Amino acid sequence: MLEAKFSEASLFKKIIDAFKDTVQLCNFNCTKDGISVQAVDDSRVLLVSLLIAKDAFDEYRCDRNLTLGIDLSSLAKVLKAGNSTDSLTLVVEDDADKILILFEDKEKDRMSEYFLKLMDIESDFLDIEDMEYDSVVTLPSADFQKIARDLSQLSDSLNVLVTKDTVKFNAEGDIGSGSVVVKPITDMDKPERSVKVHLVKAVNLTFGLKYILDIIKGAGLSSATTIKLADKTPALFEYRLSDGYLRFYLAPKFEDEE
Amino acid sequence: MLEAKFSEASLFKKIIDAFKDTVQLCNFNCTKDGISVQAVDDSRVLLVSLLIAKDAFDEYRCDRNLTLGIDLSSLAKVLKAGNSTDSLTLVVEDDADKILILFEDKEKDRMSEYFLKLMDIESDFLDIEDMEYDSVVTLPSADFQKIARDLSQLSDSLNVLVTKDTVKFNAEGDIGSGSVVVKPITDMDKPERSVKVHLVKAVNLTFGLKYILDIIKGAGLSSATTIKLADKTPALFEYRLSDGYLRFYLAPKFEDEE
DNA sequence: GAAGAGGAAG
DNA sequence: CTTCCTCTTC
Repeated sequence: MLEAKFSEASLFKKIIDAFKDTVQLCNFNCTKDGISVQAVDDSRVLLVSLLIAKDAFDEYRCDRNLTLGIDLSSLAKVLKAGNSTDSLTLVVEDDADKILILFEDKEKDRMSEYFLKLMDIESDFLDIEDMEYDSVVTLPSADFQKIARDLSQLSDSLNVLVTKDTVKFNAEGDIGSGSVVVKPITDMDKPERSVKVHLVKAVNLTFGLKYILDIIKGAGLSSATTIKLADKTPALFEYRLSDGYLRFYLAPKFEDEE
Repeated sequence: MLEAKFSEASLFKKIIDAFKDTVQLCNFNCTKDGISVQAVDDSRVLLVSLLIAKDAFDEYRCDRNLTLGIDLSSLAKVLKAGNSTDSLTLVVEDDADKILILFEDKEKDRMSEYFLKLMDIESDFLDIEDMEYDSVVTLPSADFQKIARDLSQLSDSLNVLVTKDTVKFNAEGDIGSGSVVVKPITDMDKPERSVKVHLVKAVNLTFGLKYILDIIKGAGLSSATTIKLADKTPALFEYRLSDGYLRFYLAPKFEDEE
């Protein structure tokens, strides 16, 4: 059986909210090491990869590997029911066709139980290989979120140009164009405000802002967003969790469709 | 060329937000003395007159007169992108068909550039003559804003009655009626809370609250609103800037349409 | 702490 | 498109 307890329901809620608009059905793979998800959006352009390692849980037990097919919109509805400070426990009995989601408040004087039906969901095996990227940018999640939202007012494509010590986000549209230049800074007092640019080779890529707007929904998960880029390769957008991550892989637009 | 720098982007943002719901397209007239706008709303009932004198800018240079046709909703989108403490510089090269809006943050480690297309906008010459008014009321902008909002719940007309030492705002509607009486006070400690009534002749005028609700969007520009009234004459609502003003001229309703 | 603006959801 | 909720600002 699986028994996985979050000390705060809000963490799991934020994680699910961060990608429930990207995929609606997906398999949660539970092993002794933790819970992971790999899924692609309908257009097969955006890939989500989630890992919640077992140390992220208050208590974690998984006797044997389980694949839990879950409808994320149903799950999100259930998670809305929990108070953010409640603890949340996921329980799946062996061979069960349902998952128990249990909220308990800290004083233990209130508790709520929800059962969700599990589904058989087909999913191709997604081969995500670790690779070397040409440049890696880390910036405050709130900043990246604002940049993407601002530029989405002008265009449906976002161009990202990383050169030595500079990241330039650019959008060209009918009413005009806009670009935001971000330079590395190290803020000792507020490390979460720091911007880092690690560059092996300059890159110049364009992405659909439609997908970027989905990706930035994860901004609440981590103070920093890391973007790893390489030419003609899906970019990796990562939110680090205390023990795990939420990653989005987004294929760039090709030049002739920009 | 034009080069006009605001030390704080928030000032220009507030100015544009204050009248972008009144007119959508308008010409910005740039001369060596500053930037001005005159425009009327679609119904030709409400007239806006803006002056930003050159001293309002941190730096100002305008070699020759320019008329910049701008879509205010596009401009507002761009201005949303700037952080309020960023500096904002407007740049238009001679014979350019676009305006550059440049935001720089105080630490100079972030900068964003937006280009907006300029448009050819027809506009009649608006002859606004200085005139003598029967009464002039000055009151805190936040107060006038609240009075108008509150009374707009009851009616779509606002009656303003100015008599010796009293201003009465009144609204009559189906669900009931309301009136707010304001008397002059001089608050030495907080001069911005003072109310002044200068009266040559009593006036009793009625305005469409629809327009008043647009006018009070300028409340953030100045702590005080000045209202100048005369019988059967467009009223003048003025927000003074440190070097300039935003004025609205609103024709009163005639008795048979009240 | 309250109110307005902006984003998200139905 | 409208309403609800959240976040930020005063």
